[in-house]
Amino acid sequence: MTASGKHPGGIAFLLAQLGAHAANRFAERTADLGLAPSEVGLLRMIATQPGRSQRSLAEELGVVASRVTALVDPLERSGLVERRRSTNDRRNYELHLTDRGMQVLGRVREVAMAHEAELCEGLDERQRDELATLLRAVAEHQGLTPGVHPGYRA
Amino acid sequence: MTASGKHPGGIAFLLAQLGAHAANRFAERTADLGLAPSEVGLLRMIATQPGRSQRSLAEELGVVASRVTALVDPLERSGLVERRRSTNDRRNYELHLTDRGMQVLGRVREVAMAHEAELCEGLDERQRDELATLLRAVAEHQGLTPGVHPGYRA
DNA sequence: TATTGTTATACTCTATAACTATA
DNA sequence: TATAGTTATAGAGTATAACAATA
Repeated sequence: MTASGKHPGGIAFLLAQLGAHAANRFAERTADLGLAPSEVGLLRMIATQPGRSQRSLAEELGVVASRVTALVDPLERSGLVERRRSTNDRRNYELHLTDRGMQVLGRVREVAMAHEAELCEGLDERQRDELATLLRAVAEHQGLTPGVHPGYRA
Repeated sequence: MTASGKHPGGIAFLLAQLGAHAANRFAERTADLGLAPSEVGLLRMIATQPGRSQRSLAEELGVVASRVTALVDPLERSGLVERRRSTNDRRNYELHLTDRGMQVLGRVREVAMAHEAELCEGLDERQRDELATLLRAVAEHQGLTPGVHPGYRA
């Protein structure tokens, strides 16, 4: 995407600007691990709820089933995720992280902490608490689900 | 894009989440005016500095020249922007908003104000000042140029 | 020879639709 | 007949490269 609009100087613009910056920097960091941001998200979702089906991921992501196929394929090829046919209902898969997948996710967590630290560098402890509190208040008022990044969809 | 990673609960995640939300809501609003966010950005840049060349836009946006061609084409077709051959150097165009382009930009400004108001609904006056101050501090420390949205590039 | 802009082409991301296997 | 997942195909968005006009 190119320059978005939004009123410069206002809170809406600052949020969009900083949000894009944060997303870009995080993507750069995970690229060093060979992962796109969407792949990191998928690894996290599978780790949180091992055995979940592709269909359930599609629903949570608000994405079509074929998209999940395309998302899981490279993760399986690179040996981070395993597809196991469900024995109860052999139509669907149970998705699991491999040992290597869990290792990589550990490194993602380190990267995320470094990312957080970098982004907050300019603020002291008190200001960070203040900022987090205000951001959480806005997110809640806007009806955003904690921990769920909406992505950028029209 | 689908779910990005980032540590849930942290400031980096909240910024990415709220930034995506702000960008999505703004895009919805400008879509009612028939404009994509990138087109709004272009209109703003041309209004700020009438007569500027496509090349200069490409540089400021960090985008190749052919992309600007594709961006300006529909705005010219819909009669919001005018390409005038420069008389000094007939290789380049001077871009201007038409009267209708300026009208539409006026409506964009109304939309931006409504957007700002909606996003800040959950905060009182003091909290808004506080939040804006903190966000500006982070933006400055991160080396972001005021008023320039980086977009989402790898 | 260098620069502004356009056109042709290709690559990525994503959705829709048709399909297979299972229920 | 309905559901989980895959494959084939098409459309958007963006970049690269070759090109035309002008300097």
